[in-house]
Amino acid sequence: MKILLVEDDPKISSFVKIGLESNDFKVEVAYDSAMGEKLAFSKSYDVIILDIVIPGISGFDLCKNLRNNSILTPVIMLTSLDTVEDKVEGFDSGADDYLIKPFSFQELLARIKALHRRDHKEIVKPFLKIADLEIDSLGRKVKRAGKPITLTATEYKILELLAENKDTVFERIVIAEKIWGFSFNSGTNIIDVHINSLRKKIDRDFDPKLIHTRKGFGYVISENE
Amino acid sequence: MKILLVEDDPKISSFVKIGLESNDFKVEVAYDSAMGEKLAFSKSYDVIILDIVIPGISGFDLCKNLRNNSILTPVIMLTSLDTVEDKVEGFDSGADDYLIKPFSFQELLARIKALHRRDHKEIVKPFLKIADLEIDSLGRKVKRAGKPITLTATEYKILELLAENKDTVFERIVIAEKIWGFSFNSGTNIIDVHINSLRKKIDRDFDPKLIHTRKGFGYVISENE
DNA sequence: ATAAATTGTTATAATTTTATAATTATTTTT
DNA sequence: AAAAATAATTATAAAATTATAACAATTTAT
Repeated sequence: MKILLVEDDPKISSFVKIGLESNDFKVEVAYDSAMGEKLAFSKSYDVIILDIVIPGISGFDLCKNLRNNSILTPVIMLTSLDTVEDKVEGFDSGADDYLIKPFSFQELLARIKALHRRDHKEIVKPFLKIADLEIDSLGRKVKRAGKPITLTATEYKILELLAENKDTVFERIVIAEKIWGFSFNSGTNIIDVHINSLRKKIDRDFDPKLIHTRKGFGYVISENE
Repeated sequence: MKILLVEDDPKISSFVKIGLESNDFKVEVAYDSAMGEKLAFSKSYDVIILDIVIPGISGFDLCKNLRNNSILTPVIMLTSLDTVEDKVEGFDSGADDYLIKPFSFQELLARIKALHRRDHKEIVKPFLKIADLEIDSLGRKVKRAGKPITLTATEYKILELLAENKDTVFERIVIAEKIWGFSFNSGTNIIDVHINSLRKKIDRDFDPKLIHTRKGFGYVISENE
């Protein structure tokens, strides 16, 4: 298990590093936020341990940056900031756990393991549900309001793509790439046509409408608006 | 979000229940381990909050039973047992978090949310926020003061460009390059016109004004001045 | 081999968005 | 204070985007 420790106090960092290594973890230490960010972006870790008060931007901001860039590695904040406000800010910035100095090494170890355990639990998501639309992605079956709906292969693929990423707008070119694998703007309106037939099947006779056009951008699936 | 709270002390359970419910959670309370187990096995919850010392088998054992029966719902232990050994035992029995009484409700709430977030592998959505203006760049949606605002594609693109670089002045020619891809000064006032319609939508009915003209230079988005 | 279903193309009408140009307002310079 | 420069606003014509239908081509099933 690989750990990134971002901590400027050498006493603490060596204490943690030695302790973790004797438990068969690999540990890399960054002494400021710049280095921590660089490592977190360039390598992959199982858990990141993050001090908040470090040279450079704060651990809060570093964590936010990671999350905004889709780096979802579990983060434990390890800090002497002990107010409830600090804790809440830590979680709000995307941390998964928050441990106050001084801390027991055994507790840190237990929390790292717990986080890692949950992170590696395969989440089986065989069913997608959006409002009363149900997609069984194993059986490739679709229901709306309990009624089975028959989709063609292309219709299904488009629906699944949009449904797996509900509330995310997909440009036509992106849909084309994902479904047909072409990455050029070919001037066809085939996506519009398939969306049209999808709508006839899953939206026309039901409410709320789920497929929405974002003029100038593309299409989204969303239960809102 | 549905919570199961296993707690025999009525003061604590009602305090937590009321608090969570006022945050739009659904809460069910079990007063002993038998009832807690029955509920956990028969229904599906997003998070389980578990006292350790309860009538019947201990919270440790209850948690182990759940895990052994493939019930992987995130569990927070909430207890007055505060030794490191207890904490380690809690994590070893399969808990995801461990909070000691007395606790701050805000911290409990933050920890529940963090657990749930990780359980659903949900990213903190990349939201741009400037004062009370929110930009959902995946959903291509914009709100100001909580109210949804409909923008055209061009308006949106300009807004996103400025918002991603708030406090940075953009010359018209730069905006034109980024949005339309032309790099010559074409004597058009099209940017002024789009800025004008943007302002009508996101600034006219709100304060503070966010789009500012830097005469002779261009436009900025900033919450100040 | 034939029929049926699916997929892709083209055409078109309705709608929305955009660019231009003209006018008014504001700021800066002389 | 007047003139010049810059920016804001509005109206309108042009362009684009989109929904839908009709049809041809292709694939799949019978």
